[in-house]
Amino acid sequence: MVASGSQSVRCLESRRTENGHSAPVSKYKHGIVYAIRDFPPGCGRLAAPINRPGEHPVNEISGLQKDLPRGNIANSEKEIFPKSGVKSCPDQSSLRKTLARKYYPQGGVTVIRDFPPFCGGNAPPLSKEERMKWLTALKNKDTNLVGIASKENPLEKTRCTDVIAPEGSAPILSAEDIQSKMEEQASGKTKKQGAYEASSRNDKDGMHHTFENSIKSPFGSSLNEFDSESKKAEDNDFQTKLSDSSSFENQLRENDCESQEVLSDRWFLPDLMASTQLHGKVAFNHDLAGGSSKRKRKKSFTFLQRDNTKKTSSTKWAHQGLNKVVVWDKKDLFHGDGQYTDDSFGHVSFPPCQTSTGHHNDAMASRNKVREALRLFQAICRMLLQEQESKLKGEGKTFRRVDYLAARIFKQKMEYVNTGKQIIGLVPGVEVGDEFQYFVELNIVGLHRPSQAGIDYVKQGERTIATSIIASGSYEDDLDNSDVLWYMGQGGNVMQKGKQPEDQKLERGNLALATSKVVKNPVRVIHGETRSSGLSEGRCKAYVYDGLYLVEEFKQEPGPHGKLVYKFKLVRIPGQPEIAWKVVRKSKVREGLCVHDISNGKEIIPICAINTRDAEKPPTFVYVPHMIYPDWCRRTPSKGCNCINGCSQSAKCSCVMKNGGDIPYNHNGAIVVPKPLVYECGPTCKCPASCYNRGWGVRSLNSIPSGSFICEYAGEILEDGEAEKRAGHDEYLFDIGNNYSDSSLLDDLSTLMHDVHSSFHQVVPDSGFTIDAAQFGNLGRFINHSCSPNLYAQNVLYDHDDERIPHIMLFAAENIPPLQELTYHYNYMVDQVYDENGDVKKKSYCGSSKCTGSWHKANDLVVISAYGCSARTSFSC
DNA sequence: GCTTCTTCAAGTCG
DNA sequence: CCGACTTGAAGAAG
Repeated sequence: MVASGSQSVRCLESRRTENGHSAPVSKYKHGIVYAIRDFPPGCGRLAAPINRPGEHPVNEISGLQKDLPRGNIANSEKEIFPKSGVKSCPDQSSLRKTLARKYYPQGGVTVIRDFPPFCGGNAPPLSKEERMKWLTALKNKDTNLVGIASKENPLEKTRCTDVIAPEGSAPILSAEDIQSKMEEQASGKTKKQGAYEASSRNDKDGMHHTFENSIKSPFGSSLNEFDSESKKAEDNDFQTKLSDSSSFENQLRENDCESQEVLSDRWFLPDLMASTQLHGKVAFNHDLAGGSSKRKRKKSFTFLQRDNTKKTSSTKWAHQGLNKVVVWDKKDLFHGDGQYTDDSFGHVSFPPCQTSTGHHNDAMASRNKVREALRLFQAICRMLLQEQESKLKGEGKTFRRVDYLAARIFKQKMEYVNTGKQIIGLVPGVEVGDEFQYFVELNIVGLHRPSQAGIDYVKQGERTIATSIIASGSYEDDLDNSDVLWYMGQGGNVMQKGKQPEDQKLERGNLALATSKVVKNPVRVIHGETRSSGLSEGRCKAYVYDGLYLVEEFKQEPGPHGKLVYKFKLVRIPGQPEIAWKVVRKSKVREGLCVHDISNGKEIIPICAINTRDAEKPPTFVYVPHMIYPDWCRRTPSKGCNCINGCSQSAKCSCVMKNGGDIPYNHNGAIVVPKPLVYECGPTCKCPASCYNRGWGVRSLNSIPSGSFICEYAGEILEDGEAEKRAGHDEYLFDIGNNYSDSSLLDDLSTLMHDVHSSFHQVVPDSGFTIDAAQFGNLGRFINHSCSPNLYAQNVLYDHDDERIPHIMLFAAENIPPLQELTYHYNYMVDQVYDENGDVKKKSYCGSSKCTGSWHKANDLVVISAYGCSARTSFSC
């Protein structure tokens, strides 16, 4: 998914671009901002053209662009950046295609106020009636189950009830068959042994069997009666009889009622009502009213109470964006007598709301643990990738799996999250919509253990139930419906093309899923999504956690190769937040469009503004995609490198040496680790535009991978003295200097990686300069603060060498799902923030457990979707 | 406890 | 871009 690679390079060459930049994100005075970027195929961080000084100013581009049909964006770029002697970029066409295909009808960047419909805070909470209606509808499909559960004594049932096939239905599995299957799991006997006996009885006794029979007849007693041929035949017969859920489920349930020790471990169930906040990372503190900072902080804001929101305990949680974790054990799910009642059924989805701070803190701690683990893992991956890019590729060696390598390092020296026995249901710290770059990340956070297999399961008492599945479309899963998933079972050599396909068997994951249908335990669903990045290099796949589902039914039918496959119908438990890419996919029309392009054509692709809340438009400011330097500012001219054939990690490149011997970016354009200052190649360098040490923006409609460049924080450069004067009136000041970075991440990296750089902990002295984006700014001015940010500010030099006034570039600190608010740490402490009277602003918290008490403003929501903005533009000062 | 098998990975290469 | 091929790891099964 990370855009880059050779095609990107060619694309870059053809455009003669220097430093591309993506998605500026702007800041509204009264809002939180969202920015989403796209990765045009083949362009990655190279997505947008750059104008060299003296070449094509951005405004020219924009002006030209403005008059062109949206679909001709790529063409326009070609015209703008003719390059003799360079073959035309093969990705121009793909870029055009992608733009046409993936972008919204408006064809550009969008600013949205409030959550998209049915998303995040707008996810419709279900009333109790609605919930019960849904559950009842689900339950009514299992009439046998309901009868057993609510009307009859399960113990009695297991002893005296014969299984009678419904009239006209396929032969159903005998009680012995099911019991055998279950006991096989528990006893370790071979599957076939159990099956043989069960089949044998089934054949002899027809459709009527008693559970008592199976108990009285232990396994293996009659095995010798069968020769291998009959065993084989009967095994097939057994499989056939397990081919649908109507038989399997009823039988399994009936026979299992004698002991409800199904789930001896804890189930983690989400407070689904509380999960309406999309991703719920930043809690909104209702106590925080608006107000402006006097110095060192941007933007005042006004809290607008959500309409019609009654502050029940659960909705309060929802507003705080917290996925409360409720721990249930079996006694909560089953009544004392083991009966599986309507009540307990309801509890699965709606545990009582508890708003104790203990739970809150636990949840936040878990969340931070997961995020920290993933960030660290991803940073290790990027460092390993950088290592391989510099060493192995040059020698023609093949790449090793950085994910495995990183996981090994990670596992040896750190602990995985949520280790121990498999968790059923909600995994602490993992939220719906979370994205993962590598399969092993699912293992690291305890979401899904297998390294390749799509179904994860755990033994619970005498049987095995499914805990999670990966639906990545490798099999013919039906992913169209957002709430219903038909998932194909495993096995049958469907994936192994070299082998002869055969019928799938009801074993392993398939059996676990079938059992989960009866047990009705929540099953986590993770979507493996292949992104059409059009790249020859770089990953274009991501895994998205979609939440909890219930297995509703399953069937066996011919698969694509003609052999029988199992198909499981999973239904999403309602009340969970919708994952963003589904919202994006569903959105056809953007309601509330109020500004077509807040950049006024100064970005390659327009940034439109949407406000679904009220009539307010974005505040007036002059959009500038680049920095504005005052007249007195004479920046040190950049001393470019002389790497005609491209820069490498060698002492020959002056730019690389300034970075401590490393190119700070991977070939896919992701920044490897935060640095005090990044020195990029710039206009005065002799290296080609394909040099990896040039900063180019990446964009994604779907998600932003960790390490991606987001945008520059552009504005006017001020001396601190001038900034002081403006403070109080100005909420868009950014102090240049030592930016906030996650020191714990760097500490952990130092511990884990051998060749850590001492520069990790270098401190950039206070430069004495400030960027003011109040009057002149770009999209970066819209990004809000969080104490648990998903972006970080990185000092970058590329067009001059004056270390006092580096560019402030924002990078993704973690995988960011679509529509998730982008935030970074403003790095202003509480005692630096003043109210209008000049008093130190009251200490407040953003809801993050890491909150340092800096001023947080967040309530009124604005979303900016920047589907491609300007590249990093050089400037003429 | 060891080996083998299975598995909706992830990379290169043609 | 697709599919074949290779390398690969974890857990279940044997």
